Amino acid sequence: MTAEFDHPSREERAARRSRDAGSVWLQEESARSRRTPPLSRERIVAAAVELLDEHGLDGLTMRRLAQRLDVTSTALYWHVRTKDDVLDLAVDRIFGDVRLPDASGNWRDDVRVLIRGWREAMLHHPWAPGLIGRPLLGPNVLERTEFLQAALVRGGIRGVQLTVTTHLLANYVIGAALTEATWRRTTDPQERAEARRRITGNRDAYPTLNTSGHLDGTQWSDDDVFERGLEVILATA
Amino acid sequence: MTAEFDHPSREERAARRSRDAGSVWLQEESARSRRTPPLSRERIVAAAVELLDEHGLDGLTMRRLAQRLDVTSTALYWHVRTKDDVLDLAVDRIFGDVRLPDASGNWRDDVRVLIRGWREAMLHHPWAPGLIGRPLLGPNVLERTEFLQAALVRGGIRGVQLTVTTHLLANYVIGAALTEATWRRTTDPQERAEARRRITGNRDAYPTLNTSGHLDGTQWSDDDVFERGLEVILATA
DNA sequence: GCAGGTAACTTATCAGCGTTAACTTCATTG
DNA sequence: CAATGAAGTTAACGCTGATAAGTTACCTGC
Repeated sequence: MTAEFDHPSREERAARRSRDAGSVWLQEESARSRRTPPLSRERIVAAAVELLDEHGLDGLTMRRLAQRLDVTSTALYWHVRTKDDVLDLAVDRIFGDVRLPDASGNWRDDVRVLIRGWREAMLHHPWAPGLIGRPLLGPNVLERTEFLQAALVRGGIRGVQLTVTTHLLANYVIGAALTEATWRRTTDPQERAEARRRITGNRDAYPTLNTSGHLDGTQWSDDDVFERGLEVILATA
Repeated sequence: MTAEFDHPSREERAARRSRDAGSVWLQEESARSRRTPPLSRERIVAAAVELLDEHGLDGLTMRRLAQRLDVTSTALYWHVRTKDDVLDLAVDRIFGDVRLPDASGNWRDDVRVLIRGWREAMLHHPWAPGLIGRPLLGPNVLERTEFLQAALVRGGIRGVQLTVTTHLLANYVIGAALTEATWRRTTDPQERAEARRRITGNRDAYPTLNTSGHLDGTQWSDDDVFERGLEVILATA
């Protein structure tokens, strides 16, 4: 996971086009390569995200990925060291979609916007939270973490309190997205029903769970609950 | 590591089969069942946890698991439907180690003890947090969730606030354990150094991260930071 | 204008994976 | 004592991630 050598993506294809097209044969041959753009880390990651969105975590295999890019699976290994690298890149990729607001006057609002975006990005790609059990060190993640801490500093938070609040916010949103995405991914109604029955069928063992309304999601939306939790953290900060 | 894979102990089984009988005490049948206890869900899960502790998530395969139990891999499928089932059972298993305190007079203390135990269980088995991206519905998990909510109710928390606080506490501890276990699992010093360099080598891009002391874990221990975060939640509850 | 080098692929192949199907063994029971 | 069914085994299937070696196509230096 060390040296991150970007294979120098060359503009040789553009050069090829501008090259004098004397021979028809050569033109036809290069036409094939022109039709499909050259493989690149970016294209691989983009295709990986697509595949993950469509078929979930298990749906991503190097062969399927290659097939989608009209290439052999082994070709991928020229641009990427392992499949794990693809996953790491895919995770960082989706965090790139989290918009960084311009620092407003209200630092709390900045934090809210960021954390919400963070959560939404994960829920929009439900496979992502499950992949957070690997180091998050991509540029997009780091940039957003920097933004978060900067906003807190703007709010006058320093020292231990800064570390604690960052920790609290980041871990809360990660945990929340993880549990929520897990539940959302469970689409099979029979499985969902069985899950409920596990609790409701045991009224004696779980009296509080059964009366708290923790179960039926009709009472308060996930969004509301998350938002209120966020406010709890921001209130004491 | 792979050395223990070699001999399926065929002689042993052949010996067991030979029934030259004679004395009742030496009767083969009972000797066999006595020597190797029969396979069971419990034994499988226990062995799975061992394997996971020793070799991590990738180290658990059905074949290795079977080998440890002195059995063919396909035999496992008599007791268990899929490997995923084994993982689910393993996760719930380790949560069984979380001690449920007797309800003290101080409900906050009860919550503290539970949440700490929760976190410790996951950190003691660093593969566990990564598996939380699957439904948590085992009896041990449910029992502890019930305990948590009951303690909150004892504290006079009701309605939305109850859902919000449960949500907050559970997701915080999950997220915290996940990120912490991830970092702990990264034992390779070179990889850790590289991770640091990603930030310190980019002082301009990450000014706050570089000055906040968020990096060098020498300032405040993970335990301290977690504990303070927990107090923030409990303070407003 | 071509010789050689090298970036970017393909072909061939590997060991290992989860899982199914069909056969065997063996204690229990009618 | 035959039959049954639980608890295994052997064999095999289609995948998987990954490596090594062979093959183009293009760029550069002469």
